[in-house]
Amino acid sequence: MEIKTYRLCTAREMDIVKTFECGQCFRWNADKHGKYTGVAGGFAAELWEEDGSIIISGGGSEAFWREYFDLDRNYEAISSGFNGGEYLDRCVEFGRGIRILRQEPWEAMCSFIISQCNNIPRIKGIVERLCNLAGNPVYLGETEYRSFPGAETVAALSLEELAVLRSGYRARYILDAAKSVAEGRVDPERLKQLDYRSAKKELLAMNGIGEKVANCIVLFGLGHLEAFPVDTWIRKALKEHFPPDFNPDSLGEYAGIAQQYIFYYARSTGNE
DNA sequence: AAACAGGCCTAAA
DNA sequence: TTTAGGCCTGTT
Repeated sequence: MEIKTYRLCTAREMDIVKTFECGQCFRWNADKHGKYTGVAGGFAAELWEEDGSIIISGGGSEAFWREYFDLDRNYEAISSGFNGGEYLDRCVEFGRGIRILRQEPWEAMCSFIISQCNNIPRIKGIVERLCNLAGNPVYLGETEYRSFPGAETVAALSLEELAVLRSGYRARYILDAAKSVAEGRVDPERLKQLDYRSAKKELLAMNGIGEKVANCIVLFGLGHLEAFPVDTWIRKALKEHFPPDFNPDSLGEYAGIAQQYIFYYARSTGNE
């Protein structure tokens, strides 16, 4: 695979630590120097910050990565339009530089099914074992990584084979979802064409996908930025820092971005 | 040791 | 329509 190295954007446009550590993705990992490596769209890449710029080195086109990192959207302008009060302003300030990744629909579906009632280190472990089990090799120079396995590949596995993931009761949901996709009952790519409500409705009909997971899939996998997933952290933040009658929908078409700022801030400050 | 972790499903009111 | 209990596994 051809490796290209170039300046992707400014460090001000995207903070790679916040973007990769804010809990939206599970396949980007840093080495001890802060260089992140991950696989998306079948391409492996490394990203690091250097003199105020974000440098990327890997496969895939620049257009692909600009789309993946949502670089053609003005997060500053969007954030300044939020009307969520002083606490949200603090979250925005704290999370400045986060970008909502445009992850692949099937990967997002599978990953967020795994995420339910789970913690991030364990989610990452399960996803990594799934990729090692069923993904295809992807090379970056001499180093081998694994792509996220296609639904057809996962659907061909048995529950017994999936046991190595240690994903517990979620294995059945993973397999059900993979079969739904592989057999054409659900087409994750087609869901991208639907509006937020229609896409979510289809997802809610699937086994193992409820309100929260469906919202994560449409937000992180289908690019519907109005989705506002409410998990335990967000629920706690809403209760403690927003008016009792506050409705997240009032944040508008980019509510999902606000959600990620709140989630990141709540998780960063609530753990210590 | 008991409780909890980015929930969901089913059964029962 | 809302609520309780169960569910795999790992960590604290």
